[in-house]
Amino acid sequence: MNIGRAAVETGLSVKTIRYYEEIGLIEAGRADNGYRDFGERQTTQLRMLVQARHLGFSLEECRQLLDLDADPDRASRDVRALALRNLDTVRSKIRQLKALERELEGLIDECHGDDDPECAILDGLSGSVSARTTSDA
Amino acid sequence: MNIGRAAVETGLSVKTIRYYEEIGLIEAGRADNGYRDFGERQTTQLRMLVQARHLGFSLEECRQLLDLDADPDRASRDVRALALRNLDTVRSKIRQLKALERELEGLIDECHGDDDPECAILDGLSGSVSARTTSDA
DNA sequence: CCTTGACCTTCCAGTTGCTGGAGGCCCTAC
DNA sequence: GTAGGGCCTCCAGCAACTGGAAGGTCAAGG
Repeated sequence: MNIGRAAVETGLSVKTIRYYEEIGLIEAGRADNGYRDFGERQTTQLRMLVQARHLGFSLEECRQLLDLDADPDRASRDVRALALRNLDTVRSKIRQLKALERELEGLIDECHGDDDPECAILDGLSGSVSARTTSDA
Repeated sequence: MNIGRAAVETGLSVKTIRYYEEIGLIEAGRADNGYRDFGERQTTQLRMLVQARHLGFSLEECRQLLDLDADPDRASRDVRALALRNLDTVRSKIRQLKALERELEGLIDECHGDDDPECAILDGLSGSVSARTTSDA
């Protein structure tokens, strides 16, 4: 099947698939006319990529996942370790974002949000007030 | 003060400060020798940038914040709105990441993580959904 | 048979927010 | 005067694509 069909089947864009091939994540055959040709195996790999990306794996991690998938002698331990590392990353991102959320909420709470130019958010950002309260608390 | 000093004062890198100037976020004067010159106002702006970036504002949003800060006729309402939009973004990122976290946890739970090549994570990624081959329906 | 339009190809540029390096000027100190 | 820093500009690159230009290919319709 050609790239357009593969795109529809997998939900990826044509551009993305070409990009994945370019960086060596997948390999596509070529038809006589130069068109890329995707078989069963390639579409499965593309679908795995979609899922793994959706789960937050980087392309580098995806590469490792595909390698493991292709290796009949793999240990599921290795796959699990990869997923755990990713989970760790996700969790630490969540923690960071929650900290941001709290800081933002704090500033927003203090701002009157009216016609007046006086603004606790700007004050906080310029370090006049909140730089202290956030750092030494 | 020259750029190196400004970097130390604000905690930004020299490169970053030059970049901020390049994209027009801040304006620096120039000394006779061509060196950038940063005054009180610039350092305050740089500090605001540090804080705002830390709080997850994009550079484009930072630009708006600086504009508002520079405008004596601003309404704090506008600053608040900007911050609220950012808070929304942060919250939706958190929601997304939590969904990822749950999905990942689910897959990881099902994977034995041993010497065996059979792996629920890979199965899950390839979409075969054979997670229930050994467990519940 | 030719044209039209969809599809495919490659290559280049841009996105965000920087970061690193090359090559070169400037300044201070010994 | 020369060694070392710091400063300057410009170019390249990171992730992970996305868009567009210029052109080849293919199937259908007139």
